[in-house]
This record gives sequence, structure tokens and C-alpha cells, in this order.
Amino acid sequence: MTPTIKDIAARAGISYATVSRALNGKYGVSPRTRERVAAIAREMGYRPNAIAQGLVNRSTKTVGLIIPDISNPFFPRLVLGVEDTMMDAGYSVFLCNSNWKLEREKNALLQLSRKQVDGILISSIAARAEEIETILPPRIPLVYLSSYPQGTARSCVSLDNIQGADLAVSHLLSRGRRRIAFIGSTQEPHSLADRLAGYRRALERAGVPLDENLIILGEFRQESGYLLIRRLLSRGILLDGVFAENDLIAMGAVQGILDSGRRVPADISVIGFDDIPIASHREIQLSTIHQPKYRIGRRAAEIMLRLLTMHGDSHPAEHAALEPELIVRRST
Amino acid sequence: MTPTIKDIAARAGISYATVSRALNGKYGVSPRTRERVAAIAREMGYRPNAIAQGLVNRSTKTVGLIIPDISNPFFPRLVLGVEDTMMDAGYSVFLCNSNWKLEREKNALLQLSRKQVDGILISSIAARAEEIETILPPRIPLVYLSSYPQGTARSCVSLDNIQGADLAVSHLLSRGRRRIAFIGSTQEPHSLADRLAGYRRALERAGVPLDENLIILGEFRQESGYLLIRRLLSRGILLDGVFAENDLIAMGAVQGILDSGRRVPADISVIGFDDIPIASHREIQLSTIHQPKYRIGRRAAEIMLRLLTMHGDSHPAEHAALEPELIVRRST
DNA sequence: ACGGCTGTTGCAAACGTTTACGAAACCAAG
DNA sequence: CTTGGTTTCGTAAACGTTTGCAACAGCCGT
Repeated sequence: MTPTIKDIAARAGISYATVSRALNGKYGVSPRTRERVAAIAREMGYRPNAIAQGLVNRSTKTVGLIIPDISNPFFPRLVLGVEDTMMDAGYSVFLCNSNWKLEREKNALLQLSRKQVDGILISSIAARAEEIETILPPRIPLVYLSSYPQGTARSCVSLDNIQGADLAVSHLLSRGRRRIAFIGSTQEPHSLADRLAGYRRALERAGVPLDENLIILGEFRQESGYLLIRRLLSRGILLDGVFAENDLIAMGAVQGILDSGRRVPADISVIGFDDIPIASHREIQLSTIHQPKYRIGRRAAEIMLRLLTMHGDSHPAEHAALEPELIVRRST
Repeated sequence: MTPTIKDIAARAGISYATVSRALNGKYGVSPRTRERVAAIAREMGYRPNAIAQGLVNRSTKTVGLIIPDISNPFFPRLVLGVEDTMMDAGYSVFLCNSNWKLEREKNALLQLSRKQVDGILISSIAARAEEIETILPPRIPLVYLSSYPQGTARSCVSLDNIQGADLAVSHLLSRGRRRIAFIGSTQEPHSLADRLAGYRRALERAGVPLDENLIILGEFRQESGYLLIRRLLSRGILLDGVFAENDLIAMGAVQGILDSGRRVPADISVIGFDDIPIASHREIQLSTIHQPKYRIGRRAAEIMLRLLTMHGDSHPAEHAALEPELIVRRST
């Protein structure tokens, strides 16, 4: 049995209330007993039971973080940003990943709320806010990061996806490309919508007609990008540029283009989104839209901390949209 | 306020003990009241408080998982293996990453034990078992995965690192390479020792003399591999093969070799370790030693589940060493 | 009518903490 | 010596749940 506060009290010959006060540095216990208690606690290897503390304090000093895909190189930096800032503030982070399944995302939400986390940060794949916010008791702080559902009144931290997509497509246009395909994923409805909007906006501004045949959707995986572009090319559809919704898709697309006997960027330029670490690799050199992943995580965590400290006084939802940045590399 | 079991009891006009029994499907409550309680609970949106349950049940249905680096593509698959099997068994997984810092690893251990997790899985960077096992109360189930300290009596699941390194180096030798550098990391003392041992064993068996100048150590990062190989080459040291302790280092080494005007594999063959996803990319094509990451995670979780169910009866430590597999690609 | 059995329910303790409140002890001033 | 104030500590309730035990009702056989 690990020693409890009562064991310490027994050894010290005092009540366990005093032990609690001594250990927590509360006012009203003499320096002498305070030291004695500290010494005994150290000697017995006392470890406060966070479960019991959580029960009485009604706070677990823990927040949940839900992301869709731990294997996607985009998310680890984001997680790190959250973890670092939350840890500095004395919080633990409970990481869950939903594997792009709404069912699992909802389940994670449920588990976290049962575990009485103090707040939840989520990169949600839900299309509408009700789908996930009805699961949670309304008082619990919730912050979206990187991706958020439509119609939410909660705080969000994300990239300006419309602007980012516009940047990417405008770049392709400036390279003389006119037949630009959009390869996306249906897994995140909201960022898909925004990036498609940016795609359309850039084309329209340049006076390039939109061809619905050039828009194809799959998953956020390399294989998906490969298959989709090959299908497109084998249909004989003409194209000279590709805007992929993320870097993994873009990398798959590059492979597909090469395998079909065309050159990148000579025949077809490709640009991605996210700027994952591997995109800058010497042999890859993928042009892309940079997302400040760590900063997004940190910013979201900071908002969360603010919500946590002013517990429930009023929630002026904050909507931060960070600036995208165009990174030009060999693929365009 | 979220409704508690007492609120339900009040509404149903019965004692809260009965509500608890009804909700948990315990024996001794009539079907009629059972249904009534279930209906009211659903209607009020009752959510059992896992903190309170954990306190009285002395079990949180949660295990901790500590890994050194969430950004390293090796670990996500491992995490997934653990998560999937633990979730199927009704457990949650608390993921912590230590960022290759022993201090943070110890701290994570401390936090997890305070949080009363039922067990801990850890890919440890500690050199000796005492460093971390003294932090934990002895009763708590502990399973090492992928990497474990020396002198532990706990269960481990890992690759046969000696065998893996032997395989890699023997492959280089079979390609006619004789001056084979070892580029490793000091971040994981135990796998370093094993992979070095395999390196030595393969050389010895082939009758190739060991040159200590060819062994250089840094970190498990691409930049590190790049810098180390460049330093080696600029010193004018001859080499025709490189065995890197992991794929990231190997990829950095390849870049360094190319940047120094040499060819891969014509002048220098390079082989890595882990078989991270990107290693199979068309433009990378890195030869490597495959680790069944998902299976390692799953296996470790299975052992953990066994330890959890037979709570404390006896711990016949299980040491599973999975088989490495040589993957030959373009870099050798 | 009675004893005993079965099925259903309530009471209360327990898990390990924090904390409001009150009691005791001490000290200095009147 | 009393009074008042301050410091130090103990008592007990509370957090939300589970569960052993006792109580109670209904029913059966005698």
C-alpha cells in the first residue's frame, strides 16, 4: 500500500488535516510541524493521490487533446505546442486520436468528460458544431485548433485556409498554369470547404474558368493522392498544375505523375499544404503552404489557460486565424 | 452542474445505492426499477464521474504510455498498436512524451503514478532500471516496449536489436563493403549498445577489422546524421558503407554524402533502421531493418492486459524479442 | 398464525483528499 | 487575574461513487 496522508499523520502524531495543510503550504501551521511533516512524507515516499484531490477540488489539472491522426506528420508539432505550454502551467495533457472516425471522436469526448478533464482542445472532423458540443456539458472549456466545425460559438485557432489556398493556386497561376487540379479529402469537411473556396477565388480573380472535372476527393494519405491523380491522368484529362489539400496527398500525386511518364514541375507543377518536415527533404522539395503548427498549438493552449483561470465568468470566444506562408520549392 | 447519481435517485424516489446497482447491472434490483432508472439517467444526461469511480474502485481503467519523441515517425504506429488493443479492452491510454529527456521521463512517471493509472508502458531512454523503477510503487504493472533499461526484471517487448544490426551490416558486407561507418545516437543507451554489438559481431564474423574512427554518435535526427557524416568525410576518412542507427539519421547521412559529391549507393551504401513510412518513398528508397511497430505495441499491450487481470498474483516477466527483417532498397 | 426463504431496497461506511469552523493554547496588555 | 487576540491544531463534512449488511415485504409450506 502506498502511504496516505493519514499514515503520515499517525507517524507524526497529529491529525491528517494538519498534514494536508502542511504539505500544501496553507496558512496556519507552525514551521516546526511543517518541517516534521515534510521530512516524514519524504521518508515514507508519500505521493498525493491525484484522484482523491480531483474529487474534492473538482479539478483534475488535466486537459484533453483530440486529434484525428497521430501518424500524420502534421500533428506531432501541434501536440508539442499544446503540451509545452500546458505543462508549464502545471497541467497534464490527455492525448486521444480519432483515426478520422467521427464515432471515435465522439467517444473520446465522452471519455474525457467522464474523466473530468478541466478542458478540451480538439482538432475536429465534425461538420457541424452540434454534433460534438451536445456531448459535452456546456460549462467545460472547449477550444478548437487547426480545424473546427461550422456554427460554433467556441474559440478557434486555425490557419486562414481560404487565404492559404488562394496563395497556393495564385502561385501556380503565376507559373503559367491554367489547368489546375484540386485533390482533397472528405475527412475534414470544414478545411475542405475553405481550401476549395480559396481555390475558386484565385481562379476567378485570374479569370480562369473552373472545371469541375479537375476537383477530386479522397483521403489525407499518400496512397490516395497517388491513386486519384493516376485516375485523372488515365482519363486523358489535361492538366498542368495540382493543388493538393495536404502534403501527403501532394507527395502521392508527384509519384503518380512521375509513374505516368510526366515530369514535375516541367509538365505538371504540384503544390501541397502544411509544410510537414519531409516536404523540405532534398529529394522531395515540395512547394507548399506553411502552417505554423507549433504556434497554433501554443496559441490554442494559451486560450485554454485563459478560459481555465477565469472559470466560467464569461466566454468571449476568440477566433484566431494565423497567417499562411507560401514556400516555393522544386515541385513548382 | 452535471447530474449525479443522487439527482437520479431523488427523481426516482429511491436511494442512490439502488441507482448505482441498477446502472451497473448488479444483481438485486427489479427489472421495473432498473428500467426506470435507466430512462431517467438517459433523460437527465447522466455521465458517471470516473474520478469518483476511480477512488472507490481503486482502478482508473487507464494506462500510461511514455515515449521519447512523438515527432519521430517510428512511434505513432507503436502508439496505435497500444491504443487499439487497450481500447478494445476498455482502457484509456494516457500518452506522454519525454522529448529524449530523462528528467521529463521521470516526471511523466511521477505524474502518472499520482494519477493512479493502472499500469505503465514505456519506451525508456534510461540506462539502468533503478533510475526509473524506484520512482514507481512496486505493485504497479510496468511493461517496456521497443527500448528498455539494463537490469530490469519487468516484461519487455522489443526487436532483437543485435540480430537486426547484424543483418544490416552483413548485408552491406555482402555488397562488398568493407569500410562501414556506424552512426548512432547516445539518446537510447540500451539499443545503442545492442546495435553496436550487432555491428561488431557482423564485422568479426566476416573477418573485417573494426576501426573505432568509423563509429560516431549524435542524436536521432536527420540533421545529426547529415552533420556527422559530413564531418567524417571532411576528415578524409575512407568509407564505402554506412549503418545508421535509425532511418532519420540514415536519411540525413544520404543527403550529406550527396552534398559532398559522392554517390549513393555507387560510392557509399547506406542502410538505416526502423523502416519508417517515408523510407519506402519513391525518391528516398532507403534500405533498412524493418521493425513491426504496430505489433510491438499490440504485444506490449497484451502483456499489460494480462498483468492487469491477474492483479499482483505473480509477475513472471515476459521478454519478447520480435524478429527483425531486412528490407533492401535503392540505397544499398 | 408462524417461521423461513427469496427478492428488493436502504443505510452507512469507505476510497484519500481539502477546508470551514471551532477549540485549545499561548501571549501580551490592561 | 481577566480579557482579547493570535497562532496552531482537530473535528467533521464534503466530493461522487461502490458495496457489505441489515431491513423489509411478500410468499410459501406447515
